[in-house]
Amino acid sequence: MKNRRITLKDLAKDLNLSASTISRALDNHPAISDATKKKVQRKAEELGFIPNSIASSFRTKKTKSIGIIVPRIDIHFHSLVISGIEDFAYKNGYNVTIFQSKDSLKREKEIAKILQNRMVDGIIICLSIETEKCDHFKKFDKLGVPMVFYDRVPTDFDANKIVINDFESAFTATEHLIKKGCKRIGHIAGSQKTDIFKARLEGFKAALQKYKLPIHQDLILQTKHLGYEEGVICAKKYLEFSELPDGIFCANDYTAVSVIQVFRKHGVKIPQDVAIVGFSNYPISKIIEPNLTTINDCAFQMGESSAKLLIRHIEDKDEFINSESITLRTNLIIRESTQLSNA
Amino acid sequence: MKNRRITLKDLAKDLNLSASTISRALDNHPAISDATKKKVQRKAEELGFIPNSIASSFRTKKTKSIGIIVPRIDIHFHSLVISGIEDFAYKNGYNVTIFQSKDSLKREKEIAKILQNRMVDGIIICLSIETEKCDHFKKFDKLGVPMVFYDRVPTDFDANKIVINDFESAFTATEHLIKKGCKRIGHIAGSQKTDIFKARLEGFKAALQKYKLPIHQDLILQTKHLGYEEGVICAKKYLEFSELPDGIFCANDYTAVSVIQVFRKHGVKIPQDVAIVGFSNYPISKIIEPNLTTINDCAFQMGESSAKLLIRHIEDKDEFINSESITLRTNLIIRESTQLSNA
DNA sequence: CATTAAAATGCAAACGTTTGTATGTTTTAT
DNA sequence: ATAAAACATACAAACGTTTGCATTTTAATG
Repeated sequence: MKNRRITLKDLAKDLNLSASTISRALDNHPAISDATKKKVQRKAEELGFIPNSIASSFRTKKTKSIGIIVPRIDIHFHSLVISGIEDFAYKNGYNVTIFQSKDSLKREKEIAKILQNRMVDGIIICLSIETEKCDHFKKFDKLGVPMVFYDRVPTDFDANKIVINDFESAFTATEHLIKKGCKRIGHIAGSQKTDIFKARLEGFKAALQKYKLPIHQDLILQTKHLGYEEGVICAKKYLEFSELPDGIFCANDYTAVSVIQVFRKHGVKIPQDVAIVGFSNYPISKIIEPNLTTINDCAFQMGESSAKLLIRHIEDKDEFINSESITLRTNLIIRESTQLSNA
Repeated sequence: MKNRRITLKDLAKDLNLSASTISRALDNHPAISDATKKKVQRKAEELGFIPNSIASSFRTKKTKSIGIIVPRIDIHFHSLVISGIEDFAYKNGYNVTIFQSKDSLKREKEIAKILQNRMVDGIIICLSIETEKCDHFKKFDKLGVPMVFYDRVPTDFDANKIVINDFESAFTATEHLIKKGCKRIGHIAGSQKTDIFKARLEGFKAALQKYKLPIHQDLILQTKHLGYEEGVICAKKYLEFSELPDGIFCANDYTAVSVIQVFRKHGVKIPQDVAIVGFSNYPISKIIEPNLTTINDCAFQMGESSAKLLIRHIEDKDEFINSESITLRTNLIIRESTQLSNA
């Protein structure tokens, strides 16, 4: 059954040409006459020749393949980023191989080891939550395998990075609340061990300062993972205050959604009593009632940009560039949780 | 900077052994003495030798890599399946390369062409919505490259498949409504061109028949893509009836959620006035209020099973097995949309 | 001690492509 | 008509592993 695959040599023998000529003809090499190219292409088509990409990679030392290491694929943010990467890569003749670190440093190190086997031309990485030092990635610099980090990026060495401006985004989100008339504003913060959540807290504070509003330390609630359940706990804490905040900037959409739900159940009107802003524009933000005002963090674009930057570094190695850092523009999506709909 | 990579030959020269001995030593071949194996392993460690997987694949014609073709990565169901595939594959020494068909038959065909280049040892596929005939995949049978289809599977040829029993799941969901006392039950159906949605409709009808309840054709609403917006339209249609249904089985969670929201806005109480069951157990089903009773379609397990089946077919080709079809068990998750919480 | 069996290692070819260089052929210019 | 230039094709080596078979070394047996 399993019929043998057609190789260059088969074509060569069939056409009474050398393998090198076939190879060049299919590659549209200028030294080959148009007549031969036509002939070769027709024959290749006829015999259903598909070049052996492994042999080609072996010879050229290029795999046209990029590796991705993400904490988990089934987190919507990452699946969007991956989608963006795949899309850009596909259009540029690359394919993508995916690994999940499962937020485990151990597994991340294992994967880094595996990827040293020449399987990929470059790597896109979002660090695991456990990762603090990136020594296990330094090898790739030595091997000349470019890397691009996104979202959770290394701080202990100079790397290509794609990030959003968390500080500015948080500032914008908070400013929006202020402009809506909020004066007593709270924040649900993510782990302060993570740079991006630290920056969001800073941006929040900076906005309050700019508009000369007090920073109520007790209205800044700390969470570990910004999970839905943690949001519920935060919301209940707010309800215990003698005076509710009139606006809350949540460091992600999950906590924002849980606050909305808990508050509503207690008869708190949103946005009239309390306005809420989230972060990330998860699908649920469009569905929850009231719809959630949030920061669109452009995950798909982040994937595209990562792939674009990586491929550029793979294809033209500019010896003078050591690393690049790109900050993407975010935007505030204003919905009902901060503004009564006029519908 | 870019230091040359260590090869088997380097190790061989260093240790005064032949490359073949090194290769076998690292492979734990029985013909090699333990002393030599130790020596070789220590040296490999010392020089940081990483085998060139491309060279190895080239020689052995095995890439230890599996390809995945999904409509889109950023759909939660698929990202879960992929996660399951990656997890199982990783544990078994395989890596996964992902392609998105974007639900375009044209792109699916392109990808199928690309994958003929020996890049992968096997392929896992969820067909694009546009795909009716699968000729573009038949080549892989000839090439001896195993395939496993999941969810949307081919009907025009005999293939390895992992599916859930949509008929039975729909039956269970509907039966649940009946047992809760519903008598006038509606259904929001997906495209009847797609087998799985046809089966869900059939299962729905079968349950009604079994319990001798009338099938109200006008309560069976047809959608194209089971989208959130379509669900809103269906909900409004229901509201125009002189008599509401007292239970609705929705062919997915999106439409179920939109029905819940529209009904609630019109003062319809859920589950007291109308009980709702969805399908797929999307994340939102746990968050929407009231929480949605739904069928857990075990997407992660579906990924694991697909990978398991595929790898088995890759590694021991049983000439007698032509194709396997596996049906996974689903389960009904009962939540507030069909049952008042006793909290 | 000689012979044989068993164990350990080496040899060499092969996988299918790419690419620098050599060779052969045609065209152009003198 | 002849040399030079331009064009088209062929040759051969290389990439780093793996693997069947040959060879050498060691151990076992009579």
